[in-house]
Amino acid sequence: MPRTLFVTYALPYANGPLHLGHMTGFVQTDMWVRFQRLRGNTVHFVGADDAHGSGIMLKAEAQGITPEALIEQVSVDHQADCKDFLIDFDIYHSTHSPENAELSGQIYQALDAKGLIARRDVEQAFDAEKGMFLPDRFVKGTCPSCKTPDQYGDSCEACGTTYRPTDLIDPVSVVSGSAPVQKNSEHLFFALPQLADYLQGYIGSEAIQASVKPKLAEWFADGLRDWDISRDAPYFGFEIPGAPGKYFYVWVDAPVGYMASLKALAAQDDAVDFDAIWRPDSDAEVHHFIGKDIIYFHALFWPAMLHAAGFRAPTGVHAHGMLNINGAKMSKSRGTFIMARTWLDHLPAEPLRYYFASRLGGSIEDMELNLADFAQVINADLVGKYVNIASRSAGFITKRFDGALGERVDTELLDTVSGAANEIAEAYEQRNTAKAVRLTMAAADAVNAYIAEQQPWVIAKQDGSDDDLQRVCTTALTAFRDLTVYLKPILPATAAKAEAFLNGGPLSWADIGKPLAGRTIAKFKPLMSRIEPDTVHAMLDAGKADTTPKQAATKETPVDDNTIQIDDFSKIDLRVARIADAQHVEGADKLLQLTLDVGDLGSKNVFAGIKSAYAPEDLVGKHVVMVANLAPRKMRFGLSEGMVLAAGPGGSDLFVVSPDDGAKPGMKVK
RNA sequence: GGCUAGGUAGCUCAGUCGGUUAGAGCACAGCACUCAUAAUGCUGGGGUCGGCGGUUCGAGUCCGCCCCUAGCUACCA
Repeated sequence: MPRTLFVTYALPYANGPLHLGHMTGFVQTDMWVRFQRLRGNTVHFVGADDAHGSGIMLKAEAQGITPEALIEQVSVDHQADCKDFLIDFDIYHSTHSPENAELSGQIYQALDAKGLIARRDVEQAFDAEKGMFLPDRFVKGTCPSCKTPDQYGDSCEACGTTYRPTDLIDPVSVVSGSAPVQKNSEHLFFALPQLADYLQGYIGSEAIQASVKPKLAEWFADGLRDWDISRDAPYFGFEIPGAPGKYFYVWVDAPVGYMASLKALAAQDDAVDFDAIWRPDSDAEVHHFIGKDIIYFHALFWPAMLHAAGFRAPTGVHAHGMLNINGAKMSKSRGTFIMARTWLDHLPAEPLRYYFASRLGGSIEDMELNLADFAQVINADLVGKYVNIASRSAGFITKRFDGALGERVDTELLDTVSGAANEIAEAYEQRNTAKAVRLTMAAADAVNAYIAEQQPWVIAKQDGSDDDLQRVCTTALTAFRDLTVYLKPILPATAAKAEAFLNGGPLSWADIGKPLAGRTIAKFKPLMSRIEPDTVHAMLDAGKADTTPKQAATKETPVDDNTIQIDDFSKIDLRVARIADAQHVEGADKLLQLTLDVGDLGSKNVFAGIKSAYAPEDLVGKHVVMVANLAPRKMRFGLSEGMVLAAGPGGSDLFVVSPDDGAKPGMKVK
């Protein structure tokens, strides 16, 4: 009996382009969806942008456009990226939609009616100049504990201390640059603890992966807390019904966006029955694929909201791990932050889909994308093994039999290949595509070994052995057909080419093991190209160029000598500075305090260890070279905001570096 | 700091309920083949299963401690 499944992948935030990390999840979800469809199940697969929140509001403002204009453009880009990665959505929607406003309000009112909404004051950082409350991440300042400058308002990256935004030394709103104040405001809360019993059952159920249950149990044991679901205006989102000036926190309407997108789909497709899928006793399935970083929202808040509001909970929440590239986290500074579009500009989507498939085991472990390994595996598995089976068999059939396949086949080999179907299907069902790929390639190996053993090229030279030649090649191509079905969820475009070659229409799982007798195949054309290492390198280089030129070199840069790349050098912001003032420092043996005029960058206070070589009065008016972007350092006598370059071994042999005449304060040295 | 998940061959990963000599693919070496996109087949080298201790007739697997990596968390989740 065919199943009905509603499948989603986490909605990407509409403040920027998709990167390869997003694509792991999109591809994993898409492969599962395509597998289910191949099996004859009905699948509604929706995507949407997560389009609300402070991040988007402020990003739009920074660009001088409206949030609506920003999310519109981002949506276009996201959809193009997904389309080119062969993600087969039924609809790509947005959380900024009428359906979502309605459903979010409806769910909220249901919770409120059940007494699950609490109201109380929250004290929060407030930007008085801008007239808005600030999320912690929008306040920066110096850590009150270890004095590291330029830290976010929630915790210090250097020492790990947590604090309130206004605890920072010299806190600054990144929105206006003004100093934030603490201010009270009433917030609305979802009373999660009241659903503790329900959630305990839910996180123990089949819906949750075994490896995330301990984590959830731990969160659960720590005690559930009320969840703050409101934000004050100005906020780009939905105003909360009955609460003027209060808006839904973006994480409220984001998951509701799954439902809203389905509703939008139902409006344009009569076959989609929204209510049948979401009623509490529904026998349809709801599956959310997500990254492991957002498990909390999907495994606790979301099921609780749904249950309390009278809807069914998700059948499964499937989390995947994060993507590492060449042994490191995806990182802008390492040049391993690769946008989906950068990949597509250089390489096809399918090889990456296959690589992801071969590494995704359905667990929350992180995944390695090793680009050298990538090219080798694709060339070996797909071109050398899979495609090669058709390539080496088709010629004989075309030349000697005018494309006609024969009646006779070697059933032993075909039974081996088709016999793997159930195990492969189970692997797909469990989202263990790595296993599905392993089993498929083992079958491909068997086919290649069969061809080597049968030696059709020898048979072809023997008179009167046409039947045998046709038998061997028909057997190989029948096996190729089965392999194509196995790979179809991963390689839809290649499968389509193979279907054209096999000349029998679209393949489904039910075709596995069927004879091809009497079929006339088309002339074989290469189904896939090999991946050249140069192309991969070009893609990586382009990825580095996408990030700012100030970023560091890659991990591959030799570290056993002190050669640096141009990128490393360009990180250092060297400037010409005029010494506006120089003073002895009370109590310091080696330091002079310099006040530097750095032109556009203003005035900088720098402590320099040059007292042994220079008298302050000789320095004033001199032009020197300074490192302008050196992290400020708290020293015993004050904050030093840079470093003046000097040569020499020390003592009286110390020579400050000066530019030639004509250089002006603030000029960049490069 | 607490917690969770990991650590198996050069690389990426399997390894079921504790059971014989720990596996695969890629990479590497040799041989064979020449149908195939320099593809394929066969053979081979390569491991202190992070470390130490314990339970057991027997530990990659179970227990304890430690080291390393990643993630979550540390009074707005």
